[in-house]
Amino acid sequence: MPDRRSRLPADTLADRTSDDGAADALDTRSRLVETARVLFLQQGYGATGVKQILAAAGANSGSLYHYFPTKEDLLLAVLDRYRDLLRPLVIDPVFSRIADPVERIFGVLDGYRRMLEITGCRQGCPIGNLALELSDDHPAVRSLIAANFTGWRTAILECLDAAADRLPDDVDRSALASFVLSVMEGGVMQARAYASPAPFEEAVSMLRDHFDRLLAAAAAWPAAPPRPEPPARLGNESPCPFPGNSR
Amino acid sequence: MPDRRSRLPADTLADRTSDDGAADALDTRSRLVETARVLFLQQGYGATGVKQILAAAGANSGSLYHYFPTKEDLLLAVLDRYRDLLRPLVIDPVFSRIADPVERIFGVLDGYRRMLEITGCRQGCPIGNLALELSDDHPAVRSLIAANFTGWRTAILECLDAAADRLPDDVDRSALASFVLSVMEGGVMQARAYASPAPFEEAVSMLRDHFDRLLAAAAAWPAAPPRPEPPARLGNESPCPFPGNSR
DNA sequence: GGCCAAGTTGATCGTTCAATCAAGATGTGT
DNA sequence: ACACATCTTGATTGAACGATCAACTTGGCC
Repeated sequence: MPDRRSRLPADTLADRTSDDGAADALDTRSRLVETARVLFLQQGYGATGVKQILAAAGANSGSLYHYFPTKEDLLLAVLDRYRDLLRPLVIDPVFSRIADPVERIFGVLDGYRRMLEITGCRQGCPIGNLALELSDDHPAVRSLIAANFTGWRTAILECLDAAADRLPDDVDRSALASFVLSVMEGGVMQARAYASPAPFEEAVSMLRDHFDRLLAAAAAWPAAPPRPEPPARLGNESPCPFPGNSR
Repeated sequence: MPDRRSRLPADTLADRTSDDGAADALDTRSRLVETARVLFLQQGYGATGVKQILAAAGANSGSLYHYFPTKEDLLLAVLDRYRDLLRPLVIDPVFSRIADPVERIFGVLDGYRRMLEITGCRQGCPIGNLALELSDDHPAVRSLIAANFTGWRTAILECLDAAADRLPDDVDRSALASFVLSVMEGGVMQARAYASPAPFEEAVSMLRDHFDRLLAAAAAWPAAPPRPEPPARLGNESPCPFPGNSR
């Protein structure tokens, strides 16, 4: 079992010639992974047939089974790709636009709000979907899903640590990161169920209220640390992460 | 007493001789709904075949299609049943054990924590699972999923309204209910991904902190309303809702 | 006792699924 | 120019799927 996946002749995005959409003009393996990623996102893992992936990727079944022993290995490659894409596609654009660590968190959340807006609440968090669909199936899958969540947690925790001096001393920042992630995932879930972004926005608004109280408590209490004026809430809007065809 | 179903060439599952299972000795329709409910919960809707439902329920395919025109109508019946079960099975036991409205909310959350504990984090919120699996498929399904969430929201909102005088005046209680539900669903999702209840417990702990701050703010501010001493956090533990076979 | 509607049965339809295979195309090193 | 490993092709496999149907059994009512 050779550990392929060291391929990648050119960088993954901004391809040359860019003749059409995006996922063409890649080597077959990348095309399969990218196509499977989008289809898994839109329809789920179980509901997506290998046949459909092959048709959409313009490949044949033998090619798929040349690169991946089984459909599940293709899923593992997709999850690898999500982990690789998190920073450059989701986190970095927000961080480069917003400097304040707390606002960075809400900038990321706003990215998900925009995704709900754009997709009409028909597309959720790719990791969350897969987590609920197959987190208790095979261990390798569950482990990679957890690794993806850890990527999110780490990014949020970075912000919290950077804002540590503006937060109460006794706040558990790691637990707070779990909290933020829970609100995000639970909000997206409700938005999809109601086909409306309102529940997500309400949940994020309550999270904002919580952070306001945390910051105020830290500022009001013992020796008030230097409290910079809170910057403008959101300079402009966040990009939509994980596009995957507007359907 | 004709021993109907005297057939049984090979046993499909532990059979009558002990009708303890509670899902036996029901009319066929109820047995089908209950069996489908459990299987959908354990495996998801798409991954559960009609054949498997029939085998587990001890029914035949014709019976199913006598009661339900299609598999999706069976799902609708399952969702109806979840809505009917929410109060008597999940809410009422907590409410009868806990009087304080805020503690009632955390009592319900503790019920989900216990479910994670008992199932080894292998079983999530049934509504949440279905929401992410098929909220953008057929409208009738999505609508019933939303109705189920509304049942949860309403129960939580009742508690918040009952505690309205202990909360800040300007708090949006409806949004706060969405917030609580988001934390619950997102926490369960992470717990399943990590195969550990820790993320759920962390998120709930942060939610508790938020409520502490809300209550303190209301108590400290203008004309302090009578603030009863907060009762003991949890008298005893909440039951596990939606059991569905410990697997 | 006789009747009919309600309920149940199991065989079977056409389709789709993941996976396999032998054989052909491609390209790289020498 | 040659050889050989890598990669791609598309038909094919057997099993499982959702769904349908006509035939059969049961129970309540006159």
